[in-house]
Amino acid sequence: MFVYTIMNQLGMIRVEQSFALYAYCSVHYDGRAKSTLIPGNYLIVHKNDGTLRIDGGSLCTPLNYQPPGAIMQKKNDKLISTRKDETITIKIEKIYYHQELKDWSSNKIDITKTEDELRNYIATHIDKILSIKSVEVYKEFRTPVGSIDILIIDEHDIYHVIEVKRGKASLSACSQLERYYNYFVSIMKNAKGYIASPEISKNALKYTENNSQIYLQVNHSI
Amino acid sequence: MFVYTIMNQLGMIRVEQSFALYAYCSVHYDGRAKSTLIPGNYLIVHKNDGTLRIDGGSLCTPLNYQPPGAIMQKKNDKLISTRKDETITIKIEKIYYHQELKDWSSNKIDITKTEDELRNYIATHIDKILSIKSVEVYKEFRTPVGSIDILIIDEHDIYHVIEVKRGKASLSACSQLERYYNYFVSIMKNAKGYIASPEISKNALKYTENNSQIYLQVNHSI
DNA sequence: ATTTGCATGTCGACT
DNA sequence: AGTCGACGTGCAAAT
Repeated sequence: MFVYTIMNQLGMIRVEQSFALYAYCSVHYDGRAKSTLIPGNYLIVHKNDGTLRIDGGSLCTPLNYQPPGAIMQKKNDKLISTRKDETITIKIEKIYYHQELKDWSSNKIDITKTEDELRNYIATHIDKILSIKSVEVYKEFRTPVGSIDILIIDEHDIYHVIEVKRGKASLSACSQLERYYNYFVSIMKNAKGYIASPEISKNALKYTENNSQIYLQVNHSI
Repeated sequence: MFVYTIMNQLGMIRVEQSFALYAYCSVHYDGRAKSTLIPGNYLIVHKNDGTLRIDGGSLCTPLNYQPPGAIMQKKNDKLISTRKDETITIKIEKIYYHQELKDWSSNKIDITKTEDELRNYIATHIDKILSIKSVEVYKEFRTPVGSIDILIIDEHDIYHVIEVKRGKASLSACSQLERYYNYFVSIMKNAKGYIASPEISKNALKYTENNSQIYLQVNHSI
């Protein structure tokens, strides 16, 4: 049923093929955390890059998983997947079906309306959004405290720091901006901090008001 | 092949069953973002809570997905999943196999070594970690700027704010702590900020040093 | 190898 | 419904 490729001294058989397996089984995981999953009917999907997912009958997130690079081996009724210090052991009690997934495509999706696009739009049209005369415009400006989405230096040498969010901005966006802003203050620059997003949470908006940050409402569809 | 349950006026057939489908198909998504996936062999998994995943032959993350609550309908060779303003359309050109997943279990994993455990440990043993006399100890202390992992008020009315991370702490943890810390300063309290984690990034450690934050190295296995 | 931040993040908890 | 933060986050890009 499985395609076995290599067998080692301990009776462990390397499993490299991609497959989907629907089985009554239990799962143990140990690594960064440690978990157990009581016996039940689960869907096990293995990809030939090492990826492993064990899915239950609800939720989008797998119950257990292993990212690319994991090594899968089979020993008797157990599937064991190992990657660095992380191990998943699946004890299989009953197989309902097992299907090899041949010629599985590895294309990527082509996506738009990302934060990157919004950032580019803002950087390009900044003179329409802020009433300043920009002298220098940077995207992804790196500092020791992280990478600033958009940095603009104007004619008066004021550093305009813009943190862009593709969706609703929240308190963490304000903190992030604060960190960048404080960096310029610490190196004796005049600075102004902005959050630019289509929406902002109530608490975040209040935070901007209490901390001299400026909220810029912007849309993807401009 | 599919189990059809309801048919509406537009020739759309509701699909409620859980299934795994391996097919040559293309995918379009529109909603928060917008994406297309060129034709290829992909694994489509649908759960009866509405969850939909379209997986490629590599990576753990699905190429496209829909969380619980989505409604799936079939129209001719198309599967259409809708949830709020998000729609996925799968155009199926060739089915390699289709398998219904009956009696799929919805158990949850039992997990340990989470941040919650680490936080509880620290809160319980705080007198061994900080040389202070704690008068009040709070977990998940809510403020207008977010929820503080651990807050301790000592005999001198100093507010000790601890941000706990289960893994390696990074600059964002420092910003988060700064936000909580500043809140107490703004309401005229004496405060001290701590990051407690097993590890911390180099830049984050430097940040703590430059911003009067204190790093506490703690382990899960204590 | 380390660090940082995005993500259609997802998910759970709490207001 | 809105907000917040954890997550075994995964993942890519940059240093």
